[in-house]
Amino acid sequence: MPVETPNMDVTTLKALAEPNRLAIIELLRESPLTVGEISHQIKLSQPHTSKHLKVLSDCGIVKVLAKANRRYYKLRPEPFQSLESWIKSFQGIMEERFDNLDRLLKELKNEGEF
Amino acid sequence: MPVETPNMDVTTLKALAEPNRLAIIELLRESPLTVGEISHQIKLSQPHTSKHLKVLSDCGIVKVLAKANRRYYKLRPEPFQSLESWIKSFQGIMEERFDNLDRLLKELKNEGEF
DNA sequence: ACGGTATATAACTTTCAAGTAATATTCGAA
DNA sequence: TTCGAATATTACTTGAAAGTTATATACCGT
Repeated sequence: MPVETPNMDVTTLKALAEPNRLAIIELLRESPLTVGEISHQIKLSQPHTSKHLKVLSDCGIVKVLAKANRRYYKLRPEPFQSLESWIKSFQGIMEERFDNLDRLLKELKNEGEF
Repeated sequence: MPVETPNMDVTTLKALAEPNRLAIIELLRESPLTVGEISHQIKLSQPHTSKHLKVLSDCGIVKVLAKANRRYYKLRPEPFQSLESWIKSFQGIMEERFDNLDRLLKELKNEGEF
């Protein structure tokens, strides 16, 4: 059977690929925070912050805990884990590829010279 | 001194966060390929393919090798490595955070009940 | 019940990247 | 030295996500 390669979810990558959201994620490393706290720290309007949090929430990067009229956002490990296993699936391949490229270049060189 | 946390390059994430480019990367796992081969396999126009390859090239995800009028594109390990070390920097934090959240919830509960 | 606070949502504008079409460049071969 | 193939680049159109403003909802304390 063919080797399983984890296929990475583009939605997760899209969510990560935005400076403000990345900043939010870095903030949430420390501890769960409310929208107001996040909004204040990264100097974004409250609606804007909520919008980014929704993107992060929709793809499972964060989860929310309601307490009174506050919402605590915290990181969820799952997306990070799948990203890690995807990235890891490239280990070993690069080096092998280097050999292959080496071979390829030699082939091409011969092709050119004979 | 404060603990060093690798700060992830948004440009790299942006480059990864697009389905066609992700497909190109998956293709290049196997071996270096020319623009024509890539273009054919993922059914994209040649200019479109070149454009995506430029994005990947600009952020160092691929490198190009010219041979005659062909360009061989291959993956470069560096961006994958830095992505991996960024992702790894989240390991251990999640679990600790869970404890913290647990504490936080208890605090909040007490706050509410007393 | 009322007022203030925290957050979400909807409607809108703006910005930027994806996608397309046409043209330029470079190379090998006849 | 011309021709076709491979690729890059430029100019353009389009669509989606970022950012903004205004409003709605829910909760607590009084």
